[in-house]
Amino acid sequence: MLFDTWFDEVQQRGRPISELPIPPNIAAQGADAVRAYQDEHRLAYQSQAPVNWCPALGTVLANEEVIGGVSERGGHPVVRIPLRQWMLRITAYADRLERDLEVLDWSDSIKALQRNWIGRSTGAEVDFFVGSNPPDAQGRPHAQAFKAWREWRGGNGFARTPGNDVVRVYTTRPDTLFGATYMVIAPEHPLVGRITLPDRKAEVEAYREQAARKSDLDRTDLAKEKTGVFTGAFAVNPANNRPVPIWVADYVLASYGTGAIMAVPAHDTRDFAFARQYQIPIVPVVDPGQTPSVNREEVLSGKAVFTGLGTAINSGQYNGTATDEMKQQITADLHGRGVARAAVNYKLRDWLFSRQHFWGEPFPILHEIGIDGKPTGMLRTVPFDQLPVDLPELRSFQPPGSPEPPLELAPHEWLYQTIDGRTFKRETNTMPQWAGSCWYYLRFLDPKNGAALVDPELEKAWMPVDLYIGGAEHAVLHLLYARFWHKVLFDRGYVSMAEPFHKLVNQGMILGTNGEKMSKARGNVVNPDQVVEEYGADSLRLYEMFMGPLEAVKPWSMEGVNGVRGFLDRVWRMITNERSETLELNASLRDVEPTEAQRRVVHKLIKAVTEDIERLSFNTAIAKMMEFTNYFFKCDPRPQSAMETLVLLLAPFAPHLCEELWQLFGHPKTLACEPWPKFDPALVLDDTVEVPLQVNGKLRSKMVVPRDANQDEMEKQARADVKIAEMLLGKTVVKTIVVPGRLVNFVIQ
RNA sequence: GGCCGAGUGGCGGAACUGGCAGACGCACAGGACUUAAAAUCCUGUGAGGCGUAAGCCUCGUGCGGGUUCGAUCCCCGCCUCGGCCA
Repeated sequence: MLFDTWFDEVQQRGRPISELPIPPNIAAQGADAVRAYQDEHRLAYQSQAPVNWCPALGTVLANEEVIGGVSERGGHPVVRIPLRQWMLRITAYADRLERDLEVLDWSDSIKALQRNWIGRSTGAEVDFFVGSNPPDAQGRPHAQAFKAWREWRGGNGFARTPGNDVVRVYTTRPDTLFGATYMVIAPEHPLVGRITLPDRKAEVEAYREQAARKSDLDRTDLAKEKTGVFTGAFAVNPANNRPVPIWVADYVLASYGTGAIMAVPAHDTRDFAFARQYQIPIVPVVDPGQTPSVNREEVLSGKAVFTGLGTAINSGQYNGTATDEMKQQITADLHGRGVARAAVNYKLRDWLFSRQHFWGEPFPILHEIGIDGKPTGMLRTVPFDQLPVDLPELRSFQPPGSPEPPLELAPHEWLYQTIDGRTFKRETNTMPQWAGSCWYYLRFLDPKNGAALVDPELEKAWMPVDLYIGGAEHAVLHLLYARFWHKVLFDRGYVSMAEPFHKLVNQGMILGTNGEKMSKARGNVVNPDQVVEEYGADSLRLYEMFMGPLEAVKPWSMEGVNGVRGFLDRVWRMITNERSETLELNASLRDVEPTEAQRRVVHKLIKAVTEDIERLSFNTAIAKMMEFTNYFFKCDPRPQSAMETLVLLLAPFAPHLCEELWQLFGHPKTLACEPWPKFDPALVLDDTVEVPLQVNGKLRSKMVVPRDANQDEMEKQARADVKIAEMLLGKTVVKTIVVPGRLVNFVIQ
């Protein structure tokens, strides 16, 4: 379905690939060109992307399995090599993924995390001219060519794709263009080979190789020293037409923005560090003025970096313009000359969706094989009636010894098939773990449906997921991926709403008894099976809910488990006869009407537990049931109806125990079918309330008043209080604050 | 470095909208039951001080300030810890 969809930028939604408009010049080139054009626009597309290849282990490793350039297991060297990969065009949905966060009932912090991850920024794309021919001996673009280019751009405007005569950069700070004293392109940038001067080739090549061995993380780590090499070539800064040197440095990632930056050392910390190290000129172009905690003198003399907003200097006709205004102006001006345009960029990358592992869902994609036995580049999907594709039986699960996926070693019958007289080979990459978690919540609605993903009627009835509770480790990746798939399914009409998870709550991590994260290495792992063995499943469940707020990170405590077990035992003893050999009701239990006071306790409990569950405050709900138990433990006789109500309220927390008690009460059927108890609002409010009496905001006494006593009555009674009267004697009451039903406060001199 | 969250007794935590800080549980102490222990039941338990006693006073929610009759809660500045990102 992702393969069959393209993203319509104008309508901002995914549409069937068959509806993709084909430009006439493509159509004229024939069917193959049309197919290729379609393939370029699919939400699932192929691309060369680097993988962590470990020759010693003979397998491809995930990023987290590589530490400091060597494999986590065994410490063997790992190199990054490009491999054909499947990508999912999640970036097309970046805007909607960000915008739709607004309508979700998620915590602001999780929304912020996702916004951060999507990383929308606004700025400009700017083209720096390098020329399509190799530079001259000094590394400068040829003056004639530059002139011609300027005129061409002036007439034709900003090019949709950069072309090979420019380095296109993305910047959030076009206002600092006059301070761009050098450029940096990523080591993987396709331009590197062509522009590097002959006498620098060896050095640059060596650097590229070295960079290939580092992970993205190693490369961006601020603490590390910056490295880079000069290509010998220059580009033309379009703001002032001055040549600026082009460096290759691995602090610029090929995958971010355009893979190249304009470096403004005076106003970017990384550029500043780099420029200092390689003695590149630092030209301040933003005057910080009186910005607090900034040393203006040092900034203006190029000795300190300033990344904030200010006023333009050293920027020709723009001098004196405020940063925000200058961004607009210079972008507009350069756009008029066809060398820049306003642009939106996302930190979010397209999703590398293929893995070179055996265990994963196979792609339902077939590659056409030509008569020469090689792939023709034509793709098709596996016919619908053959879905889903199962993994084949493999004779060996040894690492394949090459970066190619293990499924390359699958039996011939699985790997190849003929459709309509053409031979096809299956895609041998497999999907990552994320794939299943992107749609399980839909399949769960209709798991046995052989004809469709989910029955539309069922989908409409059940979706969205009302409450999704998960760990914070899924705050970005899983939840972003699943939202993306859901939006595609929505665009294509398979689901009825644009967002899958209405309310989201992150439960906090449970730490070990020492307050540290549980891990085998730390030896502080608590095994739930053992807790169940020793204390029972109800105790485990109840303790987890009693520990503290759902969202909080909290340490495990065995004493705590023992504590809630004690509570369950107490409930058991309150209702059953513990001295009896056989299971029977406690002799104190009677089929009597509860007293007025008891009825109030019962109805207050119903209200409290109901409301606490509603706001996921399980720990306080349990605390209130404990208070209830403490109260009724002392009652004799105990009305059976009150005990039955408790059992119903406790059942979601301790289902096993409660079912057993329910049966003991003589009910033949499960309590799960019983209606949830309802409370009488008249019984949850007491007729009288105890309120504090304050003098100058300090608690001095207390009194009991009717719940609905008015201000005058409250004040009168408060003044009659012995202690208060004594304190007010001979003093001037400046002010009296009476909050009906809450407190009285006298302010005296 | 940026963003987010947290900091309350010996411990986990409660206080829902600015109105009695410490609910409930653990731990601890005293008592009852027991030959004894465990289990169970009852009572007490923030710190300091005064009082023979019932009781009373002062301090107290990371630190410093502010707003307010009144601040765990709101505002400003800081410290510490945790998470995510760089």
